[in-house]
Amino acid sequence: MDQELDALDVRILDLLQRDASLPIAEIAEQAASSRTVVWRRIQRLLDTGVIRGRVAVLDHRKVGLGVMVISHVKMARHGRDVLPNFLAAVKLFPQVIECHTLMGDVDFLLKILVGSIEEYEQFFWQKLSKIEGVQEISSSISMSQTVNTTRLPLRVGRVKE
Amino acid sequence: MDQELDALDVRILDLLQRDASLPIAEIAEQAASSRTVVWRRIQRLLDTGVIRGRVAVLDHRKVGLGVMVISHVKMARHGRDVLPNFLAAVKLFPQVIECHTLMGDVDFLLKILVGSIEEYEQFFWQKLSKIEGVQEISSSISMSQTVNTTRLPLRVGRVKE
DNA sequence: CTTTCAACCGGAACATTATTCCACCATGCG
DNA sequence: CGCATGGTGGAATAATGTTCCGGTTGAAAG
Repeated sequence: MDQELDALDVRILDLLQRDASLPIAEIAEQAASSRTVVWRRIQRLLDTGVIRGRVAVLDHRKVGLGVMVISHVKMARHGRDVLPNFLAAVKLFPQVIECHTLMGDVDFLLKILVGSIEEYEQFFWQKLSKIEGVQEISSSISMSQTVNTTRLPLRVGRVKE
Repeated sequence: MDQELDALDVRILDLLQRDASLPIAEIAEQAASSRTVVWRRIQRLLDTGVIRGRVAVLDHRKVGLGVMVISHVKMARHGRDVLPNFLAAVKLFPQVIECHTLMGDVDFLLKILVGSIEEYEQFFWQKLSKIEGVQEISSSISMSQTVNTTRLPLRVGRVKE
């Protein structure tokens, strides 16, 4: 399903990344195209997986999850399945919003969301640090998240895999 | 606008966080309520800012942004406006998807999305490292993002600020 | 240069969904 | 009790999404 994104695709994606509830008619207008064409493009972008979904983005403070923690995890000497094991364990914790496998001296970077420091402490001792193979965890509180967007910087002519 | 989220709110938010294109009728059914009530709840959640928006989430690989870099930035001894200055500069780079101000020995953590290593190198030398006051940047490539969700772990009874 | 074909386009018809309206019911209070 | 208040959900209406179809374009073949 190799396919380039043309200018119209990019225009549509740009708008949908900002507000997925925009009526197709309005997107069509702003992108200088017609309802039908825009509708078909969106379908194609959904089918090919370029658009992974349309979701509601919440304010984490307003739902009582005011504390964001960034944790760097270093594993003990890598036994064969210590790493996959860690990933599987982490996947089961809903507090973990993101988990990156990094190159370098840290193995994993986690983004964690909890209601309070106490709650994090609990999570840290009872869950995170108990995963097998974890050697060292260094946690930092994110004091402010100045930039936080789901909006990707698009350009025309890039390939969809 | 202090207000607790009740069980119905949480149920609705849970569904909308997964798929914001769900028809209200279906949400109502799954949440054991009526169209009208669910509609009003959603409106309220939008008005109070609990729901920040509905957006399309894209697959960054399929739009040609296959390389994700996590950068830790340390600033030189903090002059009065070096930090705000950095934040303002970073906001202007669309490649920077997230920027956290951390406590501890690193000042900022950035999540950056580019098309290739070369592109990052360019970005690094020509943009990031040129911001005033930057002392040290350590960049790691995110080899895989095992967990990546916009879905917050909700519980009943938390307060909206 | 003409013909053919396939793919795309966009207006209009139709289907689905969101939004508003309203009559009804429960509850608290004089 | 009788009356306000706020919430409920069915039904009417408005808005939006989806399909249909005839027309147009552009490329390849004759």
